[in-house]
Amino acid sequence: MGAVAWTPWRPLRLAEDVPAATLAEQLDGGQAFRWRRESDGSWQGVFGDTVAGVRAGPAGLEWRAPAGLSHAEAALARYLDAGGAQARLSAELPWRSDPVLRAARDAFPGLRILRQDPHEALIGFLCSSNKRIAQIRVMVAALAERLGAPLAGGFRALPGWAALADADEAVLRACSLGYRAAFLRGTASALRARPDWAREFAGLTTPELLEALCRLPGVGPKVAACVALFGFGRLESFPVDTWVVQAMGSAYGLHGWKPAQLEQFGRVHFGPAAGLAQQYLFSAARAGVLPAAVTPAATRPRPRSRRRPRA
DNA sequence: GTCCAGGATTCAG
DNA sequence: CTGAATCATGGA
Repeated sequence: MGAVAWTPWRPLRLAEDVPAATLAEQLDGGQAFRWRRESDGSWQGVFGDTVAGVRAGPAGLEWRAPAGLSHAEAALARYLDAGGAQARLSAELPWRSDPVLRAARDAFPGLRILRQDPHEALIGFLCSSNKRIAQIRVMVAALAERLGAPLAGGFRALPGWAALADADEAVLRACSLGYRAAFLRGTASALRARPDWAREFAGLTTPELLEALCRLPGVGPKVAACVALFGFGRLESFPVDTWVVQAMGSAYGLHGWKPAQLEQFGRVHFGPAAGLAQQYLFSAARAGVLPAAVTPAATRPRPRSRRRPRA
């Protein structure tokens, strides 16, 4: 894909400034898996059926697209929350009273939850279990390259459920999916007959959505929380992965807490934008800039109250 | 060689 | 219900 005719770089107006380090974390920090940094420091990637380039210029964020893609600017504006809805939610997080969240938020100012397509988020996080971000990118790129429909500039979209369900075993194996290939096929088989699945799921409450997602093969609590957060814009969803377990243990002193307990703690402590808080903590933990707990190991999970079955 | 990765599933107790 | 074993693959 060497000869792509790009539009000139143009300013991308967002509600708040996004430093280059935050842009990199946002595009390559484990939310989406289809962005690549070019040798000149700019980013190019695919989301939905949109191909675009983004960079942090001296005068702010800039974008470009393959010539002729007229919808790219609007798609980018939505993808990056140009309207600023998350800026207000971020301001309302309890960072004033929570030094850990404050440090994480200061480390990546302007970090936002990407507003991804549900299909893209589900494929990405079906590949994510027990894998590192760099390797998830390889898997998703291979799926697009081998099974996706061509887009502008030699890029490819992600394959639909039918293409995934019908894919040769050898093709999937060549994508380095490992045992996740069965997850992908199973979910593809379940959803290929429901072309409107994303809109149906979007009509559910968040608890219902998480439950519906967990019924899909290869989707457990953590993957469901990620798909709800990144694919369905449920900002209150609080995914708990190994990094968050580590961060909540070391920075909040919540040693020994199980993921489900940490998830509830996160939702209660951080509120309606808990998922955004989670992303700050996740990024800060990976960057190694989270402060340690003031009282290490002081807190133990209280025993879960036994829930009585109701008639 | 060992350990771990933005976990889920299956099975034993 | 909870906890442990198992699952492919690649990089450190």
